[in-house]
Amino acid sequence: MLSVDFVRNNLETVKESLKSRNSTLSLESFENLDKERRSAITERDNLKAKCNRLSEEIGALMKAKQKEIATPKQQKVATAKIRIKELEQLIEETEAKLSNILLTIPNLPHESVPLGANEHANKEIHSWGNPRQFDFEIKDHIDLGTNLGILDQARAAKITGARFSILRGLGARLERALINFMLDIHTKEHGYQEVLPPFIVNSATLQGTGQLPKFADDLFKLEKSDYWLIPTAEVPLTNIYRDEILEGDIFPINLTAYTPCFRSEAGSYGKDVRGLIRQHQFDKVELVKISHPDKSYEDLETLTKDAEVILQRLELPYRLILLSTGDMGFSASKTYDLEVWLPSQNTYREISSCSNCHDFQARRAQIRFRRSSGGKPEPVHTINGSGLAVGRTWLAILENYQEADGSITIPKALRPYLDGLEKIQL
RNA sequence: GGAAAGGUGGCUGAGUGGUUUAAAGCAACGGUCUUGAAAACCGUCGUAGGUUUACGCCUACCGUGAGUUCGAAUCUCACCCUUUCCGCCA
Repeated sequence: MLSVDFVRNNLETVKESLKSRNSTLSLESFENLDKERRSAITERDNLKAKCNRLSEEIGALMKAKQKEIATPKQQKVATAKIRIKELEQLIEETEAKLSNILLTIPNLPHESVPLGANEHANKEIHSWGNPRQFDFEIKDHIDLGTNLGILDQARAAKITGARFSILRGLGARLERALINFMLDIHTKEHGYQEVLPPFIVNSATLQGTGQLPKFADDLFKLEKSDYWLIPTAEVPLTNIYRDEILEGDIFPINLTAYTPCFRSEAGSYGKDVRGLIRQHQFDKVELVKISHPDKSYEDLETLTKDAEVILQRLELPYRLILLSTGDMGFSASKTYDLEVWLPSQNTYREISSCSNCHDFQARRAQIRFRRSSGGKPEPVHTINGSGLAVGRTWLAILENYQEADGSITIPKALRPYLDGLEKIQL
């Protein structure tokens, strides 16, 4: 969320930003609402001050047993209170409208972000590894997994529905190995604290990270409660410090968590319907940094490298993309995507998205710190990234490491997590 | 799910309708003193909004939301959370 002050004083900048992000939101009403709200507050506060003084006088008169002098003053208060009630209603209405506008304005892009309408304006920063040349007819991960008996989509559709899957035997084991592998590297080598957060959160939490109020359709909500399934561990991790003022020299705070993620994928019908690319439930190891504002763009670089290390250790070819203004998520000021090579699609596909949200989430979630002791609290910066999407890593391994006989070679780095297993085969 | 107790500033903790402008202590910060430090003493010491060129002034906030009253931390109602006990349960 941008601050009211900022929008008021930088209306043109914000309008430009909205345009660059393909937002149709209009700020026409903002100025008037803002003025209306402030004049109503001033009038109300003055009336309240008057009432407070009168009440004090009435109290003194009552004590002195001079009730007859107090009565007209009581009436004055009563009159003022009618107007106060009107004003409060007006304030409530204008504030609701204003906050609705503020909550739906996307974050301002950082100056290093390329301007562009869509993904075609994205910029490749570098690539790593070379896609393997196959001398046989390759299969995609669905055929590979199904044939090996480690992936069962038909039965998952039966027990739940479309976009769910069952991993069995070494398939399930591989998923678990990947989770442990990623968490071990991030905790032991990159200095993140491992966290196991709730997989269900309330709506204040989702508003803090920006999923609500705008993107309720992308989420699963539990009936008869204010509870929602998390779409990513970014949500509980970033909100750990919601409504807190952090003290001391503690930045950056590095957190990592494995969680399942639940997304309704509304509006993506017909996209990636086959396979594990787009599921309603998937596993992810998430990285979050709570950063000092002066260091957050450096921290984004570090976090992105931390995610890249996983792909490098697994020897999966990938490229690093800097997203353009038109392709970035709502809360981000700058985003790198990591895209892994998928032989069956003959292209790179997103496997991690690393964003600096600047003070956007911190302001919504009221996560603050003091630059100096006694100083005024100001918002921290928050950074998050996948390290990595486990399901997509799983399928990338199947496709990149497949052999002519349909077996899968296990990447060397992962073998210690599978009791030294070298191959998944029939 | 049932019963009971509780929720007050960074922390501890007083406060049952009217100088409470939320006491006091701790912690923190500034100063005096000191060669330096500690102690002692003095001062500062919450958040948000509004207003002002500025010093400042005003308003709100004692778990959340409504209500009673001229006036609410204090009284009423609903809800949330914490702790303990009971029930159920992995």
